[in-house]
Amino acid sequence: MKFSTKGTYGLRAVVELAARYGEGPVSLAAVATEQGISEAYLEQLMRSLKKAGIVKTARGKSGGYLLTREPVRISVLEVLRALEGSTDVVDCVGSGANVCENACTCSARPLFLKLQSRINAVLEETTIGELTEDHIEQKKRIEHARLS
Amino acid sequence: MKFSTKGTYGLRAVVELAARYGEGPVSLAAVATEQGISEAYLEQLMRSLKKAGIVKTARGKSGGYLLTREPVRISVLEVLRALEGSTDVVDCVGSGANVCENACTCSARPLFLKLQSRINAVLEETTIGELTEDHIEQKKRIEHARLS
DNA sequence: TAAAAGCCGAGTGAAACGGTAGGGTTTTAA
DNA sequence: TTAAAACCCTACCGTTTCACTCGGCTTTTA
Repeated sequence: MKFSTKGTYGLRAVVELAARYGEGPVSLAAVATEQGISEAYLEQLMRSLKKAGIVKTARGKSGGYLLTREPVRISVLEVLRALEGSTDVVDCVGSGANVCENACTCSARPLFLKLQSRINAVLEETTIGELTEDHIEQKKRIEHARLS
Repeated sequence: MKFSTKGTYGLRAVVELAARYGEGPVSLAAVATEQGISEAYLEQLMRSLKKAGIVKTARGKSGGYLLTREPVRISVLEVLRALEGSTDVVDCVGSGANVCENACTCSARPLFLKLQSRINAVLEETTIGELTEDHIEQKKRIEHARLS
């Protein structure tokens, strides 16, 4: 019941891009350094994000990664799904397939259904834009505290 | 971000015991058969549940497992924690230790904190008693439908 | 035209998952 | 009193996932 580092790293990387939204492509190296993630590993995550239509790329010299949309129009759910495959706590709560044959008599399923809907609500209503604003504020506060 | 089968199996096993609460010890074999779980594997789960003070045992012939408390006084959170170790979505939201050194500047942490509190709320407020009642009702409905 | 960037597939050591095997010890019913 | 039913415990094991790394390729632009 843990998110893998893919989710956390990827989320942080997307926020990093969001913080520079509108300023042109950001290189992998820049994001990796800023977030303290291995470049080679981050590249894999970026590939997933690209496939999911969350980031796009500019190739060649002075190229890099960009968000495909405004940060407020990207939900956290979307990012996590791209990286983790799914955010379902058990397979049988997903829509459509994978519902096991005993679903209707499984005593734990009602709990999981309720839990999943609560989780999805939070992940869906939170946007990258929000996360980014909060993060910038937080950084400012720390800077202020350091100087005084 | 999945629960392992330990969580699901264990929850179902505890509900099974809850359904027979007050009727004396239930053998491992009975629970395993009813829930379609391997006996050897279920035993391991039962050990964890015993260590956590959720079930107790009666040894020897005609022995078996029993809940230590009324089903309504056992929360789902307690059961899942016993089996999965922790229900935290990332280590850094736990109380006390394991908060990574970059916690205060991590852009994803506020999200995880919020998510975790919602998850804990559901798992804490749901009891084995509730799950058991719902399950018994559900079984009755199916039986009725089958007969008509 | 060379250097900087992204693109891509394969490999790898460690850990967790989902069990199985095979031996205990304790209790009780016949 | 003794055999069988039940729980107790440790060890192992094949598979999958995790968290990376490596090395070579293509594209672009200063």
